Amino acid sequence: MSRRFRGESVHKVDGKGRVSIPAAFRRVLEENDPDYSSGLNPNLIIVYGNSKRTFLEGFSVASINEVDEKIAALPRGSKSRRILERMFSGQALHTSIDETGRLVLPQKIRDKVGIINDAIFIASGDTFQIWHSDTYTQHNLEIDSWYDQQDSDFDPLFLLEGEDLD
Amino acid sequence: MSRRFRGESVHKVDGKGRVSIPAAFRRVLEENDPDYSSGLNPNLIIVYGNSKRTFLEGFSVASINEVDEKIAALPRGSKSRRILERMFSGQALHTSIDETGRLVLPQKIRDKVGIINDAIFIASGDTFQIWHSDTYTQHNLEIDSWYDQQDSDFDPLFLLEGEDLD
DNA sequence: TTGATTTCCATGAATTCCCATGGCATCCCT
DNA sequence: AGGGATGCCATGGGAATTCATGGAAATCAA
Repeated sequence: MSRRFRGESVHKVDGKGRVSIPAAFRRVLEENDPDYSSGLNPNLIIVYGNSKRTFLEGFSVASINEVDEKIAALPRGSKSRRILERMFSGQALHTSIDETGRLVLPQKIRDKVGIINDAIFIASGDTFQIWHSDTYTQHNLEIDSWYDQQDSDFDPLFLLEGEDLD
Repeated sequence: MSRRFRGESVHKVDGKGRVSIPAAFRRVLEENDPDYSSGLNPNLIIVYGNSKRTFLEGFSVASINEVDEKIAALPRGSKSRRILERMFSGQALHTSIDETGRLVLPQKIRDKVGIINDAIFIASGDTFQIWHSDTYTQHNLEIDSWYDQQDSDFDPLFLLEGEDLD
């Protein structure tokens, strides 16, 4: 697996839906776009999914190809295949980053996840998520309160070793 | 050869966030970066974690890969996995050492752990920690007071044998 | 033609690059 | 053993470049 996304940061979204992508993420998108070459703009795929999703998920070309292949391996006409195809084909947007490092989120998509004046980008392995910052904070309350119950020197790496929580 | 960091030392942090990393640590990072070759700059990952963390944790590429793999093996959507992904993907930074042996700590990260004019690097197995020196001193006082509660002949190697402490 | 989208230009702030210096430790030559 | 010469190390400073963001002009679509 080539390089993963890392980090999180908040960026302004203007009236036209333009938003800068974290510079570090751009490097990853470039490395994982087979059509990319210096001077060009890397492609990426934004999956917005069904109405329940409260965030957008960004895929590099390489990553989405991997997903597409796995879907194609499922039995034609199976329910899981239909669901997945709908999500990754229909409810997704193939786009690219412009020369100033920005991405345009169409109104419809912004409305769907409640993005207004700013968006937070969070790395998550070989994809990244885009949230309205308030929604993201909200969503993390559970994890935050869980941390509050741990010793102050608790190291999450401990979770790698043992049994699951809850 | 050596996979583990050893020793501790203090280094100045300048206004741009530049800080030399102990030369001995550089050797370890080089040896554990599959992309490294003489003349290049080794990569490393700085994990800063949630708001409670008072120090940064530095990982070699090899070490972080190990962590990433273990995380990927956890059930998708499990609480452990979500906590770990947030920490090691979102609250982390992929960076590299420059040709003069320095690392750049962005303002946001310095603020988070209170690093101003200097930072102390402490080896810790196959990772190392970076603290604001005062915070570290403070933290050590607490550990010392824990030692004070043990018998004077308490041998830490005892910890290798048995159950965890509380 | 009118609102929406895409291009193009602009700018302050942050980050990276390039060059410089003094201090040690090591190597090596005579 | 003396005494450079060499080289890595920690640190600084300024120039050059990239980032994030804003706005106007040009183009599109219905």
